[in-house]
Amino acid sequence: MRNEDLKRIRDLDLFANMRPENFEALTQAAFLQRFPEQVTLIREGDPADFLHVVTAGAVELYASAGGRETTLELVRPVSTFILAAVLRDQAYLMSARTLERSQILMIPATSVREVFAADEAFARAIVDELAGRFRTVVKALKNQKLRSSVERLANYLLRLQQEQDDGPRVELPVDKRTIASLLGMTPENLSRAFGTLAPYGVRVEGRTLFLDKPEDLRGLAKPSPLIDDPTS
Amino acid sequence: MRNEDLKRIRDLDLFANMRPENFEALTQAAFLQRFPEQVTLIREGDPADFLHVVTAGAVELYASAGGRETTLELVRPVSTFILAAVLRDQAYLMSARTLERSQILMIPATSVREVFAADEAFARAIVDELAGRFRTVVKALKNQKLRSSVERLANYLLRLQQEQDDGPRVELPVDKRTIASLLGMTPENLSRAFGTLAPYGVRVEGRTLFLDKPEDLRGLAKPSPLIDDPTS
DNA sequence: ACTGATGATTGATAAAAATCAAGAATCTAT
DNA sequence: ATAGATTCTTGATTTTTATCAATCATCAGT
Repeated sequence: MRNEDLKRIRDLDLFANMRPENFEALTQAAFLQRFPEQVTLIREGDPADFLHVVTAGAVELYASAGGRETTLELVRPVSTFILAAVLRDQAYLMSARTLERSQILMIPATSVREVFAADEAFARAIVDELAGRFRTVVKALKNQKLRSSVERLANYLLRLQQEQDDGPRVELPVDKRTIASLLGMTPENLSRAFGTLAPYGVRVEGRTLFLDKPEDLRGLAKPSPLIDDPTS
Repeated sequence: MRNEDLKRIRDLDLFANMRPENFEALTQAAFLQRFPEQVTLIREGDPADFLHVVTAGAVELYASAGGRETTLELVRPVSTFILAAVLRDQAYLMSARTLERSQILMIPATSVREVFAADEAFARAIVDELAGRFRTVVKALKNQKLRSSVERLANYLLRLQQEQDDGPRVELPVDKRTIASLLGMTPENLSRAFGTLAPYGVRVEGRTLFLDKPEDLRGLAKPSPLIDDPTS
């Protein structure tokens, strides 16, 4: 692995404070792999063999039941996914596929559990990470149960804007089909939702959006820190 | 606190393996209180001051936004709630109210964090607990995004049956209004959903239900362990 | 530049779910 | 036992969302 990649992984909160020899042990056992786009990395129901770290590209976490499918999360570098399944040595609850060419570090679940048992700083970082992820999913559930699809879209756009230096120009991170699935609606519905947001200053040009009247949009979206603020 | 209560709390996975003096420290700092029904215990947005343990009664976790309200979880003795907020020293994401007369043990958040830092067995139990809760919420999100309201009801009934020794007779744990909110629908819709389940052998007599054709019901519900099995 | 292929939009329709408005049933307190 | 309150149910209607079908746009590969 390139030294620079290693450093960026080491800088993740999850690994930042663990003992050097344990970080060494984890990365020694791990392997780094490149995947083209649209490759399935894990399948829900499979035993959790590896903790995954996205170091480049983008990964979609999704789930299926009864012939339907929904996107649960988009994972961007540098971050980990499916930590909970690895720790409990249980089956994955979500599937994962690459959205673009991606580089993934795969750390054997056994190594993670071993180091977890041996390194207290790592164990504590894991608690913080898990608690944070738990809260993220609770927010997603509230978002889904308490809001209409137009409201979800409006709040999502405002969040994108915030992540992208608050200018009027906002870029969708993935194609609209995936955005629709993430927001819990069909692609047709997403198109129409953009339409109903037009009077609120939302202009769509392919993957690029312009939020011309952020205040109006905020009035409709009624964002709540207890749903929309990723740091709260 | 009665000795018997203490023992049942000590038997929770979360506390079972910690050192006796630390368990002592937690319970010494804590206080046990009785509440009548429909009392608000915590309000979303408030700072997380206490880890709560339900030792008798029942508690509803719910959340509000934009004038709407939804039930996220029902908590029965003996178990804890809002652990994640306590560990991260952040605001509660959910409110909590008693559904009946209840007895709650309130452990100061500072004590929890102190003992967490001092007791490795406790820290490890917390990881297991958090990972489990994370998975529970992911399942709830999948349930909500992938299923219609009738399917959610059907699966909920099958789960209740399993929890209640698998006989045809099933008892609703709370009133229908709350069940509807938990399943993400209106009370009117729940009534009608029971109606559409009648051909599948679901008979309703107040809070008591009879599942006369569990196989037919299962055919409609298509339960999945990755959504419906609380142990998976 | 052309051509499939994929993704996105639009329109028409259907299904699912929410809302509004009465009633009916159940429970509670006197 | 009865009045009042609450919860539950039912019917009519509206809103929201999904589905189906067709067209349009975009883009990679020749």
